[in-house]
Amino acid sequence: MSSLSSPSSTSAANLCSDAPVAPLLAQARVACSQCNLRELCLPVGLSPEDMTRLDALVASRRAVKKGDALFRHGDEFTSLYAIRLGTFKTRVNTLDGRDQVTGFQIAGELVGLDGIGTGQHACDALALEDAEVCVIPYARLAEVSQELPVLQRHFHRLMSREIVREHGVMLLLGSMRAEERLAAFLLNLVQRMQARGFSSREVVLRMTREEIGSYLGLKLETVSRTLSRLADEGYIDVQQRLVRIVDADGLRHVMEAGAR
Amino acid sequence: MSSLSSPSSTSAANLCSDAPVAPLLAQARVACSQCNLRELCLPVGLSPEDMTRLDALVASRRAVKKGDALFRHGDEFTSLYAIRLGTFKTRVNTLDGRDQVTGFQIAGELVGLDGIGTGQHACDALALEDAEVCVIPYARLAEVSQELPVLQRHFHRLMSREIVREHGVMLLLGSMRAEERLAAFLLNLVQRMQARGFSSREVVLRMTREEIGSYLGLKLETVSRTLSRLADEGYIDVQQRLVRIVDADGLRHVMEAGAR
DNA sequence: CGACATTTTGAACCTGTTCAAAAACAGTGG
DNA sequence: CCACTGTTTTTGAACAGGTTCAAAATGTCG
Repeated sequence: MSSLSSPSSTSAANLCSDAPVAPLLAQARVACSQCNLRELCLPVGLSPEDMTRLDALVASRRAVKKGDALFRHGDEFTSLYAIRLGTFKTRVNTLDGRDQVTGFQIAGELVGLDGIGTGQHACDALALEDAEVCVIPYARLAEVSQELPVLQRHFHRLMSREIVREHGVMLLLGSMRAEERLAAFLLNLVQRMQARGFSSREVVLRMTREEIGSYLGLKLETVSRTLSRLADEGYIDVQQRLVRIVDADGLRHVMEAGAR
Repeated sequence: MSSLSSPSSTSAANLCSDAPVAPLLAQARVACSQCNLRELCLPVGLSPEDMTRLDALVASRRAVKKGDALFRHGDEFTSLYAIRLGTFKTRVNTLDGRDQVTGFQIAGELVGLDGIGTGQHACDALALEDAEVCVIPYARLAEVSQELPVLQRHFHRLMSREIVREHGVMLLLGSMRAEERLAAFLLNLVQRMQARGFSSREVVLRMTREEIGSYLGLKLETVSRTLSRLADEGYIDVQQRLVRIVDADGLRHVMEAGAR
C-alpha cells in the first residue's frame, strides 16, 4: 500500500534521473494485475483475463519529483495517469493570472481526463511530494476498450464520477461557509485515505494552507483561522500538517450546520 | 425514467399523451442526420454513413413541460438526453436541504452524464421552459460506440469537456467577485447562443435571479444589484429578463478585472 | 382583475479579506 | 550539527463585499 507517509524520497530514488524529460522507471514492469491498488484504480471489476489486456496497455511508469509537473496546461494530451504513489494537485489558470486548485489526487486515482476534449491539457498537474504514476496511453486505452465492453463501461464510470465529484465541489463553493468547507474537506480526505488502508483518525496534509484555500475558495489566513477554530471547538487536533480527527460526527454536523 | 412531469402536457402539442410515463412525440422520427443541431450535438464529426448508425440509436423524443423534471436525483439512469429545444437547469441537492445549480443547458447540449457513474442520476434536470429532448439509451450508445471508434472518441470528448467546463465554474466560484461572475455568466451564455445562430447582442434569461444566484454562488439580491450596476456602468441594458450586451469588450474587461 | 411570484432597492450586519507582524518550520551550506 | 535564509503558518485589527431583512415595484398567470 502506498506509503503516503514519510518523505519517501529515498524510495522513489532509484530512477534513471538522467532522462531528459520524463524519467521512466527502470525497474521491472509491475502489472495492474499485481498492483495493490487494483481495487481502486482502472482495473476495478475486470476479470483476470481482461486484466491481462490492461497490463499490456500500461506502457510505463514515471516518477515525478515534488514540485514538478506531470503535465501542464497546453501540453499535448497523450496519456492518462494512474497515481501509484504520492499526491498531486490539479489547477486551472487564466491568462490574466487567476488560478484555482481543482482537486487533490492520491494513490489509485486518475489524472489527465481534462485533455481528451481538445487534445491539450486544460490544467496543470503538480506533484505535492515525490510521486510515481502509471502512464496509460489514451489511444491504446481507446483501442482496448473498443474490444472490452467492461473496460469501456468502467472508463465511462470514472469520467462520470469525476463530473459528479465536481458537482460536489460546486455545491461547496457555492453554498458553504468557511467552517463547513473545511469540515467537508477534511472528512472527504480522511475517507479516501481510509479506503486505502490508512487511519480514519489522522491525515497528513500534503498541501499548504494556501493550496487548501485555493481549492476551497478561501484565503490562506481564513483556512488557518478556521482550522484553529475547529481545534478550539474540539473537533480536530492540528499540529502543523498533521490533523487528528477527534470528533468525526461533530465534524459532519458542522458540515451540515449551515443548511436549513 | 422520470416524467415527474405533470398532467402530461397539452401544449407540447401533438404527442401521444396517453403514454403512461414518458410522453413520446408521435411525429415522424427526425433523424440526427436531418437535425439542424447536428453540428453542435452528438453527431459532430461523423461521416454520413456513421450518422445513419446514430439515427438508429436515438430511440425517441420526449417533451418536457416548463417546470417539469427530465430526471431527478436518485432516478435510475438509462439514457442521455440531447436537448432539441428549450432550456434546462441541473442542480444537486443534499439531504440537509442545500442545493446548487450546476449548469444551464440549451439546445444541442447533452444532459444525464452524471448518471453513468452509479447507475442513478446524481442531480435533477428541470425544464426552464417547454422543452424537447432526444432520448439516447446509454446501453445502445455504448454498443454502437464499441463499433464506431469515431463515436467513442467523440463521446469521450464530450465528457471531458464537461469536466473542463466545471473547472471553469470552480474558478469562477472560487476566485471571482460578484461583478466578474455576472460578466462571465452573460458572456458565456451569449457565446453559446451565438453558436446556435442567435444574436450576440441580446439574451433572454430563461432562469430567475435566484437560479442565476445559485449557479454563481450569490444571493438573488446580489444578482439583481450587480446587474443594475453593470447597467449603470453602461456595459449592458437590462429589461427584466432581456439583457442587451452594450459593450462586450467592456464586459470582458470587467470579468478579468479582479485578477492581477 | 386579483393573487402570487419575481425583481429591485435600501440599510444594518457579518463573514471573510486585507494588511501586517511574529512565530514556527524546512532546506542549505558551512 | 548548527546557523542562516526563505517559506509557511498563526494571529491581530481594520476593512469591504456580499448577505440578511424588509418593503415597494413590477410582472405573470389564471
